Amino acid sequence: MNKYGTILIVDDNTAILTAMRYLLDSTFELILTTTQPDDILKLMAQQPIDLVVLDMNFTLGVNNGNEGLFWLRAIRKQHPETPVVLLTAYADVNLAVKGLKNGASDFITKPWDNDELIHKLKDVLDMKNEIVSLDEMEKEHIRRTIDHCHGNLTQAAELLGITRQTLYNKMKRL
Amino acid sequence: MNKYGTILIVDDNTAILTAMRYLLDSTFELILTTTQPDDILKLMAQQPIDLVVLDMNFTLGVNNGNEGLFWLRAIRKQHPETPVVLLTAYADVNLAVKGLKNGASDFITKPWDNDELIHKLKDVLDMKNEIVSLDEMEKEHIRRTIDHCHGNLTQAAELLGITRQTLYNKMKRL
DNA sequence: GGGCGAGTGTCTAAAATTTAGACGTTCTGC
DNA sequence: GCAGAACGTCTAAATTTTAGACACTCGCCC
Repeated sequence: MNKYGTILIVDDNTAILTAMRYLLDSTFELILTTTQPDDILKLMAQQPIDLVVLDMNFTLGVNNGNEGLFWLRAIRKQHPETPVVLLTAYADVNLAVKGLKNGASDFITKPWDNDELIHKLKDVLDMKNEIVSLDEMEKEHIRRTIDHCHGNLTQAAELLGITRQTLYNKMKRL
Repeated sequence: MNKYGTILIVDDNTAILTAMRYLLDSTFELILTTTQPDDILKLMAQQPIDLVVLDMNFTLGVNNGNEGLFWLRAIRKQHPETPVVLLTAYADVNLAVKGLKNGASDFITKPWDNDELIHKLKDVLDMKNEIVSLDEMEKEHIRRTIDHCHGNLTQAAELLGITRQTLYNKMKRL
């Protein structure tokens, strides 16, 4: 099978890394692991990485997930298209919400269910392939904007940065 | 102040509704509440609603949040632009993730912190007002697509549904 | 009721963009 | 080292966008 490209797993616990490596061996072409979050950007610069699995807590005794969030943001800043799945031992809803709002693709809690983990990772990578045409994107954005302006086309056109006539045009076409 | 429009709060516990009403009185122009999720779409059809706060569990003893997810999807199907904030007593990360993936704007756990609750609701509504110009949206989508195609402009142009020359044009301009 | 500002729908002519197609060059995988 | 793919550039025709103008309809306030 080996169809899911390269995955990078970041966790300060080497036992976790080993377990992940064993579990995902048959699903990914190449598995990279590191205990050092500082390595992430370096590794990503060296080769294309399709998916990052990132632990949320690195500093022993500090478990608010801030360090994970920090690295999440760093990854997304450099590679906005690379999906990041967060991993944490602590079932903290607020942290999960923060993570997803910062662009994480999914959230997995330790201990994980093997099948569910693989399923989630596959889902994330399958999802990534949805690129829509510029027209569709435009149509959707226009619909949203008009809705936002409660149907006021003049205002919508201004927000969109186009003339009212152009908005009429596009509405007729799309 | 009263600048944050109409809010609809849905929870089967009337004590919660009363507390919310009291808490949010000075923040919203109009506060609607109901214990019946069936009423949601009816109320939303009758008047414009700017924000929905939705409890996740209605059937006593069933706490997997499925009912909340069901109504969340129903709301978003009819009113994709209306933000929905989920409310739950159970700090369930998986449920939060599911909720946010189904389009919820945020997630609040009971018992809540009053200031944090108001802050989150305001954030959600402030967020909604960010409409970007068509050009910016286009630029962003083009950047994403090119990234997705690993820099292959021919493929990116095809995915975007425009000619390669047009893509060059747009890249030069944006 | 009259005035008024805002939004609508429509039009024109000029300016700008997009298109299909072609061309030679460069990159890349095998 | 070759073939196919991608690149960068060009043209001329088709289409779209623009600014500006016009008459019309609302809702609102005096």
